[in-house]
Amino acid sequence: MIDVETFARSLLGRRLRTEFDGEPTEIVLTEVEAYGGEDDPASHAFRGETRRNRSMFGPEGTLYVYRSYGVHWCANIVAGPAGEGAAVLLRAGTPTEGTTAMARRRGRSEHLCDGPGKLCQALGITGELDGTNVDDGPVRLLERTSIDGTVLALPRVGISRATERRWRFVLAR
DNA sequence: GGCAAGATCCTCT
DNA sequence: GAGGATCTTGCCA
Repeated sequence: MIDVETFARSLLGRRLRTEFDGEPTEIVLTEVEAYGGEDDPASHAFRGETRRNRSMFGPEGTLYVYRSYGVHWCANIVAGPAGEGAAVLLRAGTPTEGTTAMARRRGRSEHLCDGPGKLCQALGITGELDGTNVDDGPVRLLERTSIDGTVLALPRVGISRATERRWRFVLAR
């Protein structure tokens, strides 16, 4: 296995594709955030497996979708192995296909996927997709495009514990 | 059974 | 720049 940090870095530059109602949408991941298992106080998996985060303990490639602040959806990809509880939060991406459908879902043409909640809304990801696999499910993680940028390691955002771990990775160019 | 907090986003001032 | 929306989870009584 590889550690969460390495897995998170490897996701940068890869394409994420969904297709609902015959409308394909695709983005290139530019920002992700790594979360460990029960040894990471900031992770949902910290207190062990519950009904809400059960997908987080699935095998590598499992999609973990949860509701944030009762309003938004946030998507993670499990870093594996099963039972570890380590996953990578998808924070932002660059739209490459289906921007029309994204703009309609978002209700605006700007800022389509520059945040976790927006990314999910633009791609049509909801809680119904929780537990599906990114290799053969409705949400596909495809091979990387050429990376022509620099990967920056920054402190994580929006959390109050273990903020010293620089596990947020941004693709800068 | 009740309450407080949360890996966010949008609108208004 | 600040505050509200809105609901699920986890902890405590």
